[in-house]
Formats: sequence, C-alpha cells, structure tokens
Amino acid sequence: MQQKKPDATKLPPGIAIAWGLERPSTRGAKAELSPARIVKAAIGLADSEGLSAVSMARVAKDLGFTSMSLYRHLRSKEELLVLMVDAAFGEPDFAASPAIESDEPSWRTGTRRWAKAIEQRYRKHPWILDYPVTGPPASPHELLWLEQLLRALAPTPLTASEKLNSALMLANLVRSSTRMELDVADNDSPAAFEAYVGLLFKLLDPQKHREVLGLFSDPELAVMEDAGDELSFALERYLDGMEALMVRRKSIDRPD
Amino acid sequence: MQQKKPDATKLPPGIAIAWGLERPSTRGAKAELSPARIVKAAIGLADSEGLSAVSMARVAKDLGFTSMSLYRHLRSKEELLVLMVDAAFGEPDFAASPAIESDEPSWRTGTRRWAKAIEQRYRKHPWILDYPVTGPPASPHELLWLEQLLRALAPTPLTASEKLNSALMLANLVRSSTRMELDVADNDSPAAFEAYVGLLFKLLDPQKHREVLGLFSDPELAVMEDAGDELSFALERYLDGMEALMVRRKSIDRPD
DNA sequence: CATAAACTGTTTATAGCATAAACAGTTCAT
DNA sequence: ATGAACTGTTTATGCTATAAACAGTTTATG
Repeated sequence: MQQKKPDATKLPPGIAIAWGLERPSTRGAKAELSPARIVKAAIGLADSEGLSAVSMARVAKDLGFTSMSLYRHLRSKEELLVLMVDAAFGEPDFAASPAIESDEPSWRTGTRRWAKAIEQRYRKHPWILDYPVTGPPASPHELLWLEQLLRALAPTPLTASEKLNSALMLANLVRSSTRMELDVADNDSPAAFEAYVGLLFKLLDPQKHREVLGLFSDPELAVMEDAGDELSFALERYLDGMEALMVRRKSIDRPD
Repeated sequence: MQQKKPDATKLPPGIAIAWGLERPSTRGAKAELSPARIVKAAIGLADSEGLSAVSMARVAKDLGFTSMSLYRHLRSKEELLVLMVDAAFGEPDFAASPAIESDEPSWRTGTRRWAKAIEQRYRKHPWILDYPVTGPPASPHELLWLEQLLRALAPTPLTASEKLNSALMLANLVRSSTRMELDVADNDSPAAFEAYVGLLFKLLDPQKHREVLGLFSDPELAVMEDAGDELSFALERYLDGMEALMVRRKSIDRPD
C-alpha cells in the first residue's frame, strides 16, 4: 500500500499492519473501511461458518462493499488470515499466579494454566486450527502468548534453547491435542466412533494389525474416548518429561 | 463410481480404493488410467513442485489426459489427496529390533526408531505435512504405522487408552517437530534467522516481552538453532514423561 | 484559490480452480 | 446383434484471488 516506511514492505504479510506500522496517510477520501473492521467481519464469518467460508468476496459482501475494496487495506488474503489469527488469539488473560501454594513447582502450575488458557482460545475460534502454522510466531499476540509461557518457564534451570524448544513444543502439543479433541467431537461421538471401529474390524487383517484391533476391542477405550482428556494426558506426560530433565541436571552438573 | 459394494459409497473418501475394494468392472473399454497411476503422477508433482501445484488439471496434463478423465477413477480431489498421503507413507520399513542390548527399555528404543523412520517419510515427501490431519487414521499404510508404534508400546504397562493417546501424541509430536525443522530450513538459516531476531528487537517492548528478548539475546541459541534437533529433544522429553508414568505405576519393563 | 497528489471504492477483466452434464467410442454379457 | 457398462472428451458453470483502469474525494501545495 504505502511504502513510507521503507522496511514495511519487506515484512511478512500482515505483520506491518498488526504492529500498527504504516498509515502516514493524510490526503484523500476518508476511509470507511479499515483493516480492523475487515478482520472483525472475517472473524465473525469464520466463527459462524468456518474458515472455508471466508473469501474476499464474502467478507466484502457482509460489510456491504465490493471485493476489491478490501485490497485498499490489505495486500492479500494471506494478510487477512494472519491478522485474523492474531486477533483471535488476543491478549493472554489467564490470571497471573496468585501466589497460591501447592506441592508442585510453580513452572508446572503456570505452564498448565497457560495451556488451558490457550486451549480456550482454540475452542472459541476453532478455525485457528485450520490455518497452518508457517514459522516462528511474529505477530503481536502470538508473541505475547509466547512471552507468558516463557515467564512460566523462567524459574526453570533449562538452557535458552531448551526453553524455546519446550515452549514451541508445548504450543504444538496443545494445538494438536485440541485439534484431535475437536475433530472427534465434530463427528457425533457414539455413532461415528462405532462406525470407525466397525470399519477397522472389517478391513484390518487380524495378524498384521493385531495391536490396533486389540486396542479397539478393549472395553476401557470407549469410556475414555468420551472423556476427551487427550490434552491433559499429553500435557502431564510432557511436563513430567521436562521435570525429569531438570532433576537429572540438578543432580549431575552441580557446579554450573 | 460403481456402487456394486453398497457400503463402499459410505466410506470416507479414498478409503474404499485404498483398501482395494470396488472394481467389479468387466464390460466397457479397457482403462488406460487407474487410481494408482494418477496417484503416482500426483506424488511426483507434489515432490517436485509442492502440494499447491497439484490440481486435477495439472495432474491430468502431466499424464496426457484431460482433467475430467481423472473423475472416472476418483470421486474427488479429496480422494486423490487421501490416496497420495497413504501411498507416500508407504510400508513401515524400519528394521524390527534385532534384539540388540542396551541399558534402556525396549519400548523406548522401538518408539524412537519408529519416530525416526516416520520422520524420514516426512522429509522424503514434505507435502504430507501440508495436508491437514482430519481424524483418526483410516488408510492402510497409516494404520500399519500405527500398528508398528503400538507394537513398540506393547511391553508397556499402560492401559489401552493410555497407549492410544501416547501413540497419537507421538505421531503428532514427530509431525509438528519435523514441520518446524523443515519450515526453518526453508528460510535459509543464517540470513532469515537474523532477520527474524532483528524484527523482534525492533518491534517488541523490552518490558512486555522481556523473556522473548532475553531468550533471543542468548548467544547459545544461534548455535543450537542450526542443529535442528527439535525432534530429538521433544521426543526424549515425551518418552521420559511416559517412563515416569510407568515407574509411578510401579511396573517393571523387562528388556525384551 | 486552484491544482495536483494521494487516497478510497467501483467496475471490468483474467486466469485458475473443482466439477457437473452430455456425448462418442469401446468392450463384453446377453 | 444388441444393449449395458465402461472410458475418456467436450463444454459449461460458478467459484476463487487479484490486476488494471476509472471516478470521486480530500488535502497539501503552487
């Protein structure tokens, strides 16, 4: 759009707008539209009809404008999507640990709280999960969420790259667990699960797939499947794994 | 296409073909095309130009046919994608544990080997990672990979749903780690990483983002970032977490 | 104050996409 | 031999993102 800030053009799509760069404009007709208004409309649409319903034409129509009008405010649809995701994450809102006591280390409580909080954002805007992650977080709200997670990990004896790796993996873990839970919830649990298992038993070779079949024969499964606690399970496993690393480190390299 | 098998139509897209159902055909012109041939061409295209280059028209053109000819063999593009992914996974090929001795439990060795093997498939056909996971595995090769992973977990004292959850999370973990590594590798490491960090320092507020900035100031990071060992790190953490659960349960996994 | 630059929104147009429908040719069961 | 069943093509439809040209509006500058 404008290239008054010469570096704004080289930024990844959406990032310049997301950070409030651009806009030295003064001349010209007053704008009725704005990135914020477009993004809001697009989010409303995605919330109610899914990400696949979001097309430039449809968003513009919902706003009462033509498709091309959006391009006066956004360089591309990609840019719109980036801004939508950033806005949908929003400010991290989980209460900062009110110094409550428990028998577990504070990094664990904090991390768990972070995970549950961001899970809620995914559940509020499930279409975020339909937008593929492209690289490291670069938008303001994503970086704020990362910041909060890193603060939870701060009291930890992990190295910088271990912290970063752990944080990114925790984010991935919440993302994929929530996606799995929502996918399963989409297909009406009882009937669809029966159908799936029935399919397996019809198609699988009892020899080549003995473990799969054994698993799905287990009566315990159906019960747990409804619980939808994949996130908690995976999270606690991963936290245990991090804790094991910390313990091992504390006992082995004392001096450092 | 044909509904001689009345249930074949109600199967998810691609599944019927993938399992070799359908095809009672005898009359009519001999087919030059086949699902297998189409899928092979599409995979070649995706390997060389990425999944976004795969359109019905382009695949048909590469084969020397018209777009619509493909629809005589596949119900939809979705079906093509399902078959592509299944074929790209292929048969699990990692050598079955040659009873080698080590100080760690066999489930751990087996799981790690499984993870590295499937990582190689992702690296061979990175576009698999661009196809979103929709639900539980239902195609033959995906189920074979799941079977192998469950066999590695078999000697474990985990319950059925714990095994299933662990397996699915391990699959997710390898998937997202590999995706991260490939994403980073795509953007030529040295320059792009510098640019990213530079961007952060330009945009972030030192107060609101102190942990993020602190992390990226750490000289240790740049070194590790090249190593590209996100998968190993996350994997070992998760395996440690699983082991902690088993130990807590006070069960012993004897070396196989 | 007039003019030109800069801006916003619209119209029109293009190239790509998946896929429906109708048709022509081929092969086999009857 | 005849017709059903099959394969591949042609033609057409309604989406998609977005480029280009144009008209109107505002404001900074001559």
